[in-house]
Amino acid sequence: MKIEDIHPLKIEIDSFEIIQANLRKKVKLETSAKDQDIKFCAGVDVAYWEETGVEWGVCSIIVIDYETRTIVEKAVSKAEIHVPYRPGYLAYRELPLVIEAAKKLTITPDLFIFDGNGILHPRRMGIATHASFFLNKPTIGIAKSYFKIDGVNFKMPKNVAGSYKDIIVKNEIYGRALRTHTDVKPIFISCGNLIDLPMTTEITLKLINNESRLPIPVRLADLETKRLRKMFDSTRS
DNA sequence: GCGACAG
DNA sequence: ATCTTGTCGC
Repeated sequence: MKIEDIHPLKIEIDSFEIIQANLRKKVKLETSAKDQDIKFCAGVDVAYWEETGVEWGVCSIIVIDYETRTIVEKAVSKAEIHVPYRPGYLAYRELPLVIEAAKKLTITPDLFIFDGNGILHPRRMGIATHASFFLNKPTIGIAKSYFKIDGVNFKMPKNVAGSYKDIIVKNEIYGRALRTHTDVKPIFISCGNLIDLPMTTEITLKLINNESRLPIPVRLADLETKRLRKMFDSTRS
């Protein structure tokens, strides 16, 4: 699939929903990526700002060595944003920017971790899940706040690093409220695609350091994206 | 009209 | 997401 087929500027929102409904059938979580298969792991994030009435967005992808946790590559994309944010349609807004940055990578990551949900989503098609069909790689979704689905609320995990509570929708585990540090609010993890929930949980926890509740690649992408915004936004002090 | 609302 | 100061704590 090509980004041209889904670019928000070229399709309508209902076409987007149809595309997602078709992609959803192809999601594979059983044939999961394994920990030992991962050499390079990428974190993805997007930041926004406004300049003379125009909204801009910058996406950064940070690739690290899974074992040594050192940065091996960075990629960036920047563009005017004309699609408004709508809960449940984040991919419609930021996927084009993500794909553009991903195309610039010379290293092929074995896993992409997103700032946003995977199948923990009303249509089981959060940005991490949707993105995997362009990246053709396993993806994980990490949300900093809970996106409520079908009236299902999450339960607080015990206040111990590593503890979690499953988020169950229609008899299926969609994701987990995961505590990555004691005394720190949980994050909300879910499978994107091509990976199962136990491995998603294991990898997420393995990529946590004491600087953030978010896994290292996502944290680094978040820092980079804000640094770039400061650099590009001429109206910023 | 009111509430909900990933980023 | 972004707008924003100080402040409490390790």
